[in-house]
Amino acid sequence: MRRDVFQAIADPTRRAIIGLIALQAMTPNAIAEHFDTSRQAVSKHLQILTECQLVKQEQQGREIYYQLEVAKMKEIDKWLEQFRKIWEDRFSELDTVLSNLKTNKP
Amino acid sequence: MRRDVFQAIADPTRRAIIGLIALQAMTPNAIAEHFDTSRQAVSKHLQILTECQLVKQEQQGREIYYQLEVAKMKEIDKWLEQFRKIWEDRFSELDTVLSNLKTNKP
DNA sequence: AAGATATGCAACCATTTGTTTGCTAATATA
DNA sequence: TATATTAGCAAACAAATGGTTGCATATCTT
Repeated sequence: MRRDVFQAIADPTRRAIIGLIALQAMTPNAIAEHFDTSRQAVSKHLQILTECQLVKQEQQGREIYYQLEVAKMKEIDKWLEQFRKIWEDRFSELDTVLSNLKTNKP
Repeated sequence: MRRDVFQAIADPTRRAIIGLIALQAMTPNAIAEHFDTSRQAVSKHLQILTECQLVKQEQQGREIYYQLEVAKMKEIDKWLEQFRKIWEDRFSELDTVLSNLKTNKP
């Protein structure tokens, strides 16, 4: 079963969960209360996030606190890196050059 | 139908296509030759990429050249921004502080 | 004009996804 | 100890996804 970081952040609910627990660890119940989904649904999302190591658990009594493994988010950043080179600095100039060429053509 | 940038980059083939046409516009056929999928499959991916404006077309005779709309990739970068604040600089220190507190507790 | 090529579109199908429901295990509280 | 709470797990299911096949359209080449 395909399960990587990109697949993990594809779901909007999952992105919301990520944003939620980024700064503060939370239990599945607490997370579920922030959305209009069931605890089980959140639990499954957490399971997926765990599988691709975007989240780490910490048992505390009968409660399990989930916290974001922020470092893993770097993988996305790393992939984005190659395009950042394009859109930053030189690209905007190149783009205007190209569109100038285009508009001056007819 | 849910269709955003995050959903678009979830598929590995789609990410490969994005990487392929990032620097040079290509036709569906040319793209398909780089993978072991059919032209129609690639075409569907391009359709999805077009829907979320990650890709722009340019007809040239009977050929259609697809090029990456690099600017759109910034959306991902923008979302990542909030976490970058966490993982950069201060976080690593905060993390060690927290785990120190934890291990010294019992 | 006729055939080849490039592409899009629609229908169909197997697989995956997200969710709910029901159950069990473990921990806390009375 | 008995009951309530927290949470994982499995089964079931509708919806979405990725792919294939077949066909229509437009453009190029001869």
